[in-house]
Amino acid sequence: MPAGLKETAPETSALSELEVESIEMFIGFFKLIGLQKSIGEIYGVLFVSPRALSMEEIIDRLGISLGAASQGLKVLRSVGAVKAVYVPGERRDHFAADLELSKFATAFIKEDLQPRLDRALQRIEMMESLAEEMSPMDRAAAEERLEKLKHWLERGEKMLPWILKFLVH
Amino acid sequence: MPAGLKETAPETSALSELEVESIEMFIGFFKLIGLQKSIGEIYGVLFVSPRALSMEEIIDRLGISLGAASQGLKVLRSVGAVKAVYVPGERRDHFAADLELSKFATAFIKEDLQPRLDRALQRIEMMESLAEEMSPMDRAAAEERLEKLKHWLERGEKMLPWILKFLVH
DNA sequence: ACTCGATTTCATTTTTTATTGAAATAGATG
DNA sequence: CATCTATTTCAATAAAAAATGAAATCGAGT
Repeated sequence: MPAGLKETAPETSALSELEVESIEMFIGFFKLIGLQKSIGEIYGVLFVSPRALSMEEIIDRLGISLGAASQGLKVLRSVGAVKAVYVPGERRDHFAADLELSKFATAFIKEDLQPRLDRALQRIEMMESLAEEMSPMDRAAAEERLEKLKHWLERGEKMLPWILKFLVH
Repeated sequence: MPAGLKETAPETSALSELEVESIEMFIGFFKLIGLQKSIGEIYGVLFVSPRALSMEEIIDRLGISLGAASQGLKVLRSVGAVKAVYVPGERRDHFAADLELSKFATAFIKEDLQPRLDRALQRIEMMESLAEEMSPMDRAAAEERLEKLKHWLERGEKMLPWILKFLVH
């Protein structure tokens, strides 16, 4: 190997600064809602790409594996963050970022947050009945806590539709 | 070992059903905001405990390590979810769940969400200047996307104080 | 209906994150 | 101020999560 040249992953073409910024930003956002780095990377390149990219191009740009690309795109399509676009004369699928960013915030709220609150409220009912077995004093204390938590969760539930409306505009 | 008795971790006293429900629920919530299982466990027992518990009691109940207990309590205190209470005649610290649940939602919003949005908005400025190097058509496309994202993030920023107010009551 | 490239799946491997526990530190008590 | 217990720290280890890539599947073109 010629001196002064650092070894790089063989098939990975260099990312532009713009791409790097975009990728870093989306890795962060996606992590926040529980999606992995590779998914953020994919959305990041697509977001700043002037045209739709094939899976092979995505793999090449990011240096990720076939499997990660396939699975990542599947998730991104399932939450409406990426769409497959038809490119005339091309056999492969091509993928483009959907700019309606609110879509996947919405998906997150509806598919993660909302059900979680519902389950928690059910669980509290269960806990309230379990608390009946306790000594009167302990029971009163437990019930106070459960009430507070319940109240707070109900507050959250009421807020969600409002947030959704706000996001969708 | 007598037949029919399953081996259990030696120092771990059995958790009540109530405790198990509470722990499971809080593990879920805390994972959501990026805190680990052991932290959810600790808050879970404290939440349904009629009295403050020493670190040793927590370790014993949950069967977690000294280190996890110490670190977990540190985090919980730092976000205001747990407070140390003085128990007369006891040398050890004792810990109780703070019932103002909104406190740590607030901490999460202020310390995680808000800074993240701020950083993203800065990053977009950077990206806008990087986009100036592109060909006119690509540049126009990139700017449209960046504008949309920016708009959406600003919307989020405006919403946060409102959510905070709503949570605090 | 066969071929061949594209895509998906999933068992294995790698990487990342969380937990452990021994050693260091702190701090109360006689 | 010496001793002892409680607590913290942090390097090592274990557990969990994500990425890899070979094999299976799909599906368009002939």
